[in-house]
Amino acid sequence: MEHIDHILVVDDDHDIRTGVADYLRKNGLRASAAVDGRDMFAQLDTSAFDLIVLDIMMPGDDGLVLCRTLRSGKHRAVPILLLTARDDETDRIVGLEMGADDYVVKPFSPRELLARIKAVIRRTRMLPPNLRITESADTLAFGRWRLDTAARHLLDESGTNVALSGAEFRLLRVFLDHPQRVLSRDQLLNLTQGRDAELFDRSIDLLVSRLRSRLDDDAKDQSYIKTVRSEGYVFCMPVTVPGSDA
Amino acid sequence: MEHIDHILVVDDDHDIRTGVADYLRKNGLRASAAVDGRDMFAQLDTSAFDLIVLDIMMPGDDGLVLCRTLRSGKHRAVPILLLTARDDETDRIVGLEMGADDYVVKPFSPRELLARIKAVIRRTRMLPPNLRITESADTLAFGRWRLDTAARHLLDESGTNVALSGAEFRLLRVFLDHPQRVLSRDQLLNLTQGRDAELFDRSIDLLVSRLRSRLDDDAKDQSYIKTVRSEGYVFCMPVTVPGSDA
DNA sequence: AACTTTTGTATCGGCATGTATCCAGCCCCC
DNA sequence: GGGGGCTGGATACATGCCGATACAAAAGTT
Repeated sequence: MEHIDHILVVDDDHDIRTGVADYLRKNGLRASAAVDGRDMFAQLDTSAFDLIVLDIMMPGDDGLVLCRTLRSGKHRAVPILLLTARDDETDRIVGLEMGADDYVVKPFSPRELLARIKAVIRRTRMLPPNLRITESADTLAFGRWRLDTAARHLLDESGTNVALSGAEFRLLRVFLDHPQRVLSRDQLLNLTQGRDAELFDRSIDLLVSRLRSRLDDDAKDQSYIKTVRSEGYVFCMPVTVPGSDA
Repeated sequence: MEHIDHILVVDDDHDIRTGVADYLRKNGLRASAAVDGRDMFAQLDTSAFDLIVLDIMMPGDDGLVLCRTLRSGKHRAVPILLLTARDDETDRIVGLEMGADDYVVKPFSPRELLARIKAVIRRTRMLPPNLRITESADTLAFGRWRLDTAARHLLDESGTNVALSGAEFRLLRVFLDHPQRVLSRDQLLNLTQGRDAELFDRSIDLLVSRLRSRLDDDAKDQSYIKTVRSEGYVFCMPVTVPGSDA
């Protein structure tokens, strides 16, 4: 039995919502529709989706807020494609910072939307499965540690609990979500605190140092977090999801 | 020493090619130009690019063919922005299917092109690693060493860890990506730091010397990195990818 | 309000990186 | 074969980035 990709279209506008869903169905995909964030989360609880098409301009929680909520919750692996109203650069940039994977500018042609949906899905499938972050990853394993993202603490191999402060936890999760990648201080600040760096801002350095000491990661060794001079930091240890096959 | 994005403009039309490249340079980017696919691949071998602007309508291999070739070869990770001739939807869709990241319709305004270039670069940087396409293998073996590109360190045959500084790691990876080839100091600077050499710039010499000492590669012996007088350096040891058969 | 915990700022020292300098080896030409 | 000039190796040193510690400010707890 072949897997057919299942798309969730989230838009308050009835015509767009059903029009897009119909078009996707006519082109061999499964499609569902949701009118708002509440509806979306309800459906996410009962079905698995391969991609979410999310309109930015919506009453109530707009697409950007939903995007961030998705990315910080248990569905943070779902690819997200944003529909941006105008060709507004700030919206697109903010959207990408919130973790969207691509965007399409309204008005769009259905064919282009479909092509971009397929492109994003194709990219997600291109990597070996053990690198993929799966849907319900509530714990992430790396080295001799496991991070329990629900309880917000670290466990070592014997199950001993190491408490993390809020900032430490957020930083660690950012690293685990972007392993093997140099992250600049700007990006780290943005992703952990949602603010921009000021001149001579070295709070991230300190936070990294504190996280390192929690992980018993000596500066000499740096087997978890490596410093890349004048660029930022890399989390350089493979991250696995205990549930999925490795 | 900040990284400046380097764009390669591929177009057979001289005016567009140089015009676009000039405009990009005036706006703070580095830009190079190539007339066709052959030229493009030649430059990809010797310089690092952050994005390729690719015209679809070209004699010989057109942009779509080149796009697919790029995506299946060793430069599969480079972001690609297509220039489509008319407002031809088919071309655009096919382009996205071939793995392009975005497109601009001719005639275009330089400002829009620049904005899209920046957006695509920003997006690919922002993309979580499970959606990113990786450049090269995880570990590369040569002589009695293995380079772990994820952890950014060297391992000898007994598994002992040798730490590398950021610059040393980048240089070694460049050598391993271009073995058995003389690389000029210019190319090495380009590929490791993304910058051009200044007069009397000898930082590469020093870096090579430091890397040699890490590899226990005596200047007398030079079994790994050979000096080619007045031309550059060659990495002269076979490199294998442990995963694939040698 | 006093205390604890977390988070940011200031400061100092160490190290990575690049520049300057000196010197050795190679090449060329006579 | 022996200068002279050029190229590259080695050392020394300057600079700026980062780690660590100490301390101050802010936030949460009792």
